[in-house]
Order: sequence, then C-alpha cells, then structure tokens
Amino acid sequence: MHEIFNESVRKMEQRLAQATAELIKELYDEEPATDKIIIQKTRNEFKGDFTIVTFPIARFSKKSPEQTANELGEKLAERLEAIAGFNVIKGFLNLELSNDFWLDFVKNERNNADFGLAKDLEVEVPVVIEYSSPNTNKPLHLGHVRNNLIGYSIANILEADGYNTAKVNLVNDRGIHICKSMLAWQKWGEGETPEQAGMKGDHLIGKYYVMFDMAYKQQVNEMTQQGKSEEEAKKNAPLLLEAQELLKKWEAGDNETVALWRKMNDWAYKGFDKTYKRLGVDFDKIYYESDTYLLGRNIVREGLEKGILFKKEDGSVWADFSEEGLDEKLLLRSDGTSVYMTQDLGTAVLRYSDYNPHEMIYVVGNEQIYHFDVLSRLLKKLGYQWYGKVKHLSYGMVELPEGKMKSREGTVVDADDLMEEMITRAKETTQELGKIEGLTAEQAEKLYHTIGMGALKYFILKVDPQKNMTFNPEESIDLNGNTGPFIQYAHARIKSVMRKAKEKGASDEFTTIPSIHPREKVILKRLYDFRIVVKQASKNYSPALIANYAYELVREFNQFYQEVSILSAETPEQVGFRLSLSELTAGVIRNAMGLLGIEVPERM
RNA sequence: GGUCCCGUAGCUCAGUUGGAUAGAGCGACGGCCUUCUAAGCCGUAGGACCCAGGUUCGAAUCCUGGCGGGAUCACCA
Repeated sequence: MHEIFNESVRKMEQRLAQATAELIKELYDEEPATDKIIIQKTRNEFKGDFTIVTFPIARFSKKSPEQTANELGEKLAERLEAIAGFNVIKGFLNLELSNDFWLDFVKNERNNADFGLAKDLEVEVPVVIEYSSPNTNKPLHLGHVRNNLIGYSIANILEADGYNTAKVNLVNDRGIHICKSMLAWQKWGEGETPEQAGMKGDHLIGKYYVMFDMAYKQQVNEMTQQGKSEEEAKKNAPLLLEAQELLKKWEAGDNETVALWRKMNDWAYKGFDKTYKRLGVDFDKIYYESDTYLLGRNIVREGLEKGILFKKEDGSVWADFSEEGLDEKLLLRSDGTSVYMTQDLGTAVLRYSDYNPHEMIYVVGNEQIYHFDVLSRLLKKLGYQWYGKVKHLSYGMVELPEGKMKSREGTVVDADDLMEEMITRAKETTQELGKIEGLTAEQAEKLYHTIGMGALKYFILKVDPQKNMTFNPEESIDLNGNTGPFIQYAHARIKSVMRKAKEKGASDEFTTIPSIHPREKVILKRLYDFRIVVKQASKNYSPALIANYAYELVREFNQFYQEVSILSAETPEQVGFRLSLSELTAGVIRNAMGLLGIEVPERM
C-alpha cells in the first residue's frame, strides 16, 4: 500500500507535466520538448503548492504568459482532482492542491520509519567507496575527519538512493614514511611502547615521525652550511639514506625490519580503531598497501614485457603519457621499490576482481586530482576496460582561520583531541542549561557524546565537499544557530511533545481538518521534498544538500512550533493532524541526520 | 607557464536540470518564557552576487575573456 502511494506522490510533478503537455497539444496543437514544461515547488511567499512556469509555453500559445497561465490553470483544475484551485502571477501558474492530498500524505507516511530511504535496490552490484586511507606513521587529523565523515555519509546516501555499497579502507602501511618513524624509534626509542608512554599507539608513532623530521632537517641544515646545495643535502642526508635502506630491506623481507614494522603498525591500527569507533565510521573491508603493492609491481612488470611501459637506463620503469598531453609517470624506482601509483594500480585491479563493482569511488583530497587522472589513464593503457568506473570524489582542504595547518608549526588539529574538546564543550553547555535532570550518569555521557559529535559532524558536512573550508574552532563549538545541536534540539522537543501527548491520552488519528495552516503547509512541502533531496545528494555525492535540507526543515518547524499549539489545538482532529505532522517531521530529521552519521536524542 | 577548483552581507556558508523581491547563521542593535524544552522565536541594520562581454522572454546560475585566491604538474604520499 505504501509503495503505491509513494509512487503517486513521487509522480505528482510528472502527472502535472504530462497533463500540461496534453493540454498544449489540444489547445495549441504543439508538442513541446519536455524541457519546456517546468514544474517547481511554489515559493513560500506565494499561495500554492506547485508552479508551472509559462514563459516557455507562451511561444506555443502565441498569447501572453499570463493569459496562457490562466488558460492552463482552468483546464488543469477541471481535469485533475488533486487541484483545488490556482492563481496566476505574471507568468507563474501557482496550483493549489487539495487538502486531502496533503492529509493523505501525512497519514500514509507518519508511521513509515524509512520514509525517504530506498527499500529496493536499483543496482545489484555494489558501489565501492574508499575513504579514510590513513598513513600508519601518524595519527588522524582534522583533514582525515572531513574525509571520513564525507565517505561514511556518501555511503549512507547512496544506500538511501537504492545502491548497494561496500565501504573500504586502504591503509598505507608501507613506504618511506613508515620507515622514517621506524628508524627514529630504533635510534632513540629505547624500546618505548604505547603502554609505557601512556599514549595511543598512533600518537606514539607520530612522535617518532616528528623526531625523524626534526633531526633530518638539522642534518640538511648542517650540510648546506658546509657548502652543499640544498637539493643535494636533502637527497643525501644520512638519515634519509638510512630510511631508504630500511625500505629496501623491508621490501626484501628482512626479518628484523619486518618484525619492527609489524609491531609499530599494530600500534597504529589499535589507535585508529579507537578513533574510528568514536567518530562512528566503519568499513566492510580493509585493504593493506603492503598486500597490494606486489600485485601492482607484477602488473607493471607485465606491462613492461608487453611494451606498454618502458624502462630507463637507470632501471626505473615509466608510463609515457606525452601523447595525451601529460608527462611521463614513474611506476618503479631505479632501486626497484614501489611508489604510490604502483600500489594504487594493484589495489584497483584487486578491488575490481573482489567486487565487480558498479563504480569505484575514491574519497581523496583535491590535491590528488592529477594522481587519479593518471591512474585512470594508466588502467586504460594497460587494457582494463573498466577504467571509466574509477571515480575520484575530491574534497577541499580544511584550513584554520590563521591559514593552513602546518605540522612544522604544530597547528595540526588532532582528531582525537578535537572530538574530546567537542564532547567536553557539549557537556559544559548541557550542564549550564540544566538539561540533565532525570538522566542517569550513563545517559548523560551518551548525550554529551551525541551532541558534541553532532556539532562536529554537522559543522563539517554542511559545507559542499568540493569547496575548501575554514574550520573555526570558536564557531565549531557553538551550539546555536545553523548547527547540529540546533537540529537535534528540534527533534528532542518533538519527542517531548509526543510524550506529553501520550500522558494526556491525545491520539494522532484524524480523518480531516477544515484547513491547513500556512506554517503547516510550508513543512508539508518540505517533507514531500525529502526523497528528491536524497536523490540529488546521491547524484552529486553531497552530504551538504542533506544537511542544509535538515536545517531548513527544522527552521520551518520551529516557526510552526512557536506560533501554533500542537496539544492545545481547537479540536481532537486538529491535535491528531499536528501530532502526525510532528511525528513525520521528527522521522525525517532522524533519517536525514542518520544519513550524515549524526544521532538525534530523545531529550536534551 | 599548462591543467583543475573556488570567488555571493564584516565573518562562515546556502542558493544544482536558467525562473518571481538573492537567503541563513555568527557578530551588532531591539523585542518575546503565568502556554507543548528560550540549545528556541520575531524584528532592525548590513549586497556593484569579482569584472567585462555573450546566449534569451529571463542569468548569482550557462558560454567566452580578464582579475583575485587555492591545488597540481616529484625516484613524496
């Protein structure tokens, strides 16, 4: 039953468009292209529900847009039962739907917990989404947070749009950067473990990475002072040579090196797991670069044998893209070790055979646009027909009000610290406002977490992924205005009304009401839109569309809440309708926020 | 320099198949708690939508050319 109703609602615009097309044929004997019939939601400042823009149609009617609108309005009102009236302003034909249309909508959806979330798969094979992709040489920072939140949310949104998804993580657990941390630990660590240091493992490794970097820079400095060029110093600093030696030993499978590598990576994984858990993200599968780089290396060697790739005199292997207007791209170093592209090639091929996916999405920062362009071209060159399925979902950098985060200057915002701070802030505010009355200590802690993380996630996700964003710590911990807690609060208030209704024995049942309040109509139109917004968000890979939708909905509901009494409405029928409307609103808030990975509390 | 992204209120951002008078939040100022949670609501002030052309009934939105900012073009990842 729901499905049938859903279909008819979803198709309201289509029905209007079709009827309009038929009328144009009858009245003016023209068959316009579908893009000439424009149906949109009527703006709130005008009376009506849907609007037909008649400027383009005037060319067929050979009358003024206004006359055309009147003519179409009359005929449409005659033909479609759902249309109760219309008005015309300039070339805009505003159609007013019957109250019953909206009342039926509410009746049918108020108890549908999955409103707006697809139940049927449109595509069987999964969309594989890679996100997070940490390096194991340092802890996660604010940039990773944005990455994780976007990736997790996009997966939710695609699921809501009827796709099957697989969330995967690719851990960059090998390479020169890890060797730097390893080397520093070997030299100066004196066997220190996370337990001894009282640090999360990822943070401990980060500490040694910083140590390496400082010592390395000092060496470079000394060498340049001794008259060497900076380039030469950077290339030949003893510490770097040692790290490179370690990488070679690692790739050769040297026991001691591999054992150290394993130990330190385990520390990192344990640390990451905690961060992911707190952040509320998860993965269906984890790929390790240490597994896939060999595959990549084999593919490169094959390509070399087939003559698709070429080798330079020093033994390094390259792909030539000069005919496509790009450069040559290194795939294997002269010492035979792998680079980033090598393993990404192997991972892509492995992943494709693992999933036979509909698409492979990579959530990776926009500084790697070129890298993914090359990856796709490389796959094509090597004969993988599915190269077009590789999609790079690039997102902008996160900057601080003072500018970019610089690890050198210690301005990198650590993910764990950040979450801690947000939750603490939520706790302070909640206690100040005296909102924990009647909660157990455990419930209160849960609430602080929900609010703090809600604030953080919303703050980041409300910005279009493509754009660079400024992370202002002051603003991010604000819990008023266009924020996550603002939306959570609206949900909690609705739930509170529901509890009061239950106490009073008020029912959400109703058959009909004499009129729909303008504040109610605004909400109804917004709720009706949810499914379309989910589709748009999916198509555009944009959690921001969902976030902004939720905000608009809540703002409109708050206006209604302020101006119109729900439980003290004139008649039980009115109460029933308003309760139903509120219930449906709460459900949409919950589902929308759920798509962003944000929980909504029952009370706050 | 080549390629890509961005440019909307003092600040942070919406505005997406081109549509009506360009909207929010923060900040500033002024109101609203004997009534469902004031983490809320209402009002005032604040705009050459970077600039110049073009496309058309109509452009913040599309096209071209500038200007400004960012990214990238490594035997880094």
